[in-house]
Amino acid sequence: MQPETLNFFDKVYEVAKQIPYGRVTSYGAIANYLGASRSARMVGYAMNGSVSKDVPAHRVVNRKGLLTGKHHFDGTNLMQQLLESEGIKVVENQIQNFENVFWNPSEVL
DNA sequence: GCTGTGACTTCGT
DNA sequence: CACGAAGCCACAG
Repeated sequence: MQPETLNFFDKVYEVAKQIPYGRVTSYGAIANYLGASRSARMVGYAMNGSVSKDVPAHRVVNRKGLLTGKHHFDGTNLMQQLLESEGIKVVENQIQNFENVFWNPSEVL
């Protein structure tokens, strides 16, 4: 059995790519699904290559629904624009109705 | 091989 | 109830 550590990044991409339209998830949720609830930070770290993986990292936010990674997208309001483009209300980098748009990987996967 | 850092989470005051 | 600090795991240098 290969250590998940090697698949950790790949798994993060897999889950992130499976996020349905108009839905968002948290790093902890993905990490928890991968069995690495303690590595929530790594989830975002992996997202650094999300662009190369076609991963909608803009749909992934922290547990508070705050677009913490917005600064890593382009440095402006790109991430927020993308979320609003999907029907998600975002104010001050914070997702409104976060619980309403929250998507749990365990529910589908 | 060890140290540092990080798009987080959770406990504590 | 809100803010602050510590912890944890994994990758990069």
